[in-house]
Amino acid sequence: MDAKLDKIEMEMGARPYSQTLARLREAGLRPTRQRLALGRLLFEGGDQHVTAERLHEQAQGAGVSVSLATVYNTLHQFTDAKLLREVVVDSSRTYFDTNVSDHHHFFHEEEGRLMDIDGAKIEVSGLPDAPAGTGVSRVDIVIRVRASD
Amino acid sequence: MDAKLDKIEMEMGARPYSQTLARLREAGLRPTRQRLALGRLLFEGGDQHVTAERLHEQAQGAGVSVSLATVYNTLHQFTDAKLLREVVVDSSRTYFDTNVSDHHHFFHEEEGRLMDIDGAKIEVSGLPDAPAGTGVSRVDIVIRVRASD
DNA sequence: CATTCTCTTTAGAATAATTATAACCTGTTG
DNA sequence: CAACAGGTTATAATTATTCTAAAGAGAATG
Repeated sequence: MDAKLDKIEMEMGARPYSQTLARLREAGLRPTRQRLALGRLLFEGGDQHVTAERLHEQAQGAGVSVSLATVYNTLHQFTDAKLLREVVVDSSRTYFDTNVSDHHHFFHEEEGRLMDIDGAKIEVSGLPDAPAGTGVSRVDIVIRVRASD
Repeated sequence: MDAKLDKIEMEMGARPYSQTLARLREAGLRPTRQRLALGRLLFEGGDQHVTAERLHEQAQGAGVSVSLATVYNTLHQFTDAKLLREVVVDSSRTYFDTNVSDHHHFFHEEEGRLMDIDGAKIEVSGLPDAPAGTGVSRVDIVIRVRASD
């Protein structure tokens, strides 16, 4: 039974419990109940894009009681630790992306949904140098789409 | 004296009063005192990136009394009329860009400052097609920079 | 011009997302 | 297992933005 679950987890791209624990340790974050619970929701369900509100609901739904303040704290701590990446596409909410590898996004403006675009496939040429005294911290490409029917 | 002022305006890339009026008419917006005042601040000072708060201050500074609500209303109306473009780079404020031609941005994360990058110089290859049922409304490239010293 | 009608502006209330505060809990370490 | 540093929480506070209802001002008409 356990082997079967593991297999399903593998296929889903999920990682076993211990992985979330290890991630926290590596980041120097104490593995508290709520960080473990949120980490599991975030990292063991494949790549996803969440808002604080949504993650909070997910946690409640999973029977884990975490305050919204803690969800915000945790999302920021995870972001600082490079376990998450903040995506800015909408000025009214903040999205956090569990995919921290080099990639870009489609953003469905009407539904507020994000989709990843593999960064390796994209090539940008003609970019000017960063202004004097500054260095590039990141290049974000957002392709905004809307229903065409 | 007037000729001299006109010359200075030309050199600054500014447009004479009548142009702002014409823009409003074209957009089907009544040329009210506050729309004209805001339009002049926006369109007669060369390309710029403003927040509602900042434009409001500029107006006050110029001796024009406009409520903040009107600044927001006007910025959105101008955006709908394609006289402005909304730039999403910071999840805490909204920037409006008076440059509505094809271009991208440098964003100084620490200072919250935007700089234009001519769109003609940039070439992006390898972009996948928009998801089924959707069409691309815009491609935004934001190069985030920070002090490197 | 006076009238009227519709669109605008405005002050202030309301909302929504996020952050700060201060008291209370809980891992961890000795 | 005692004690402390760090974490969590409810709640208040903040900030940017939008809404509301009432008062004001362009535009068209007689």
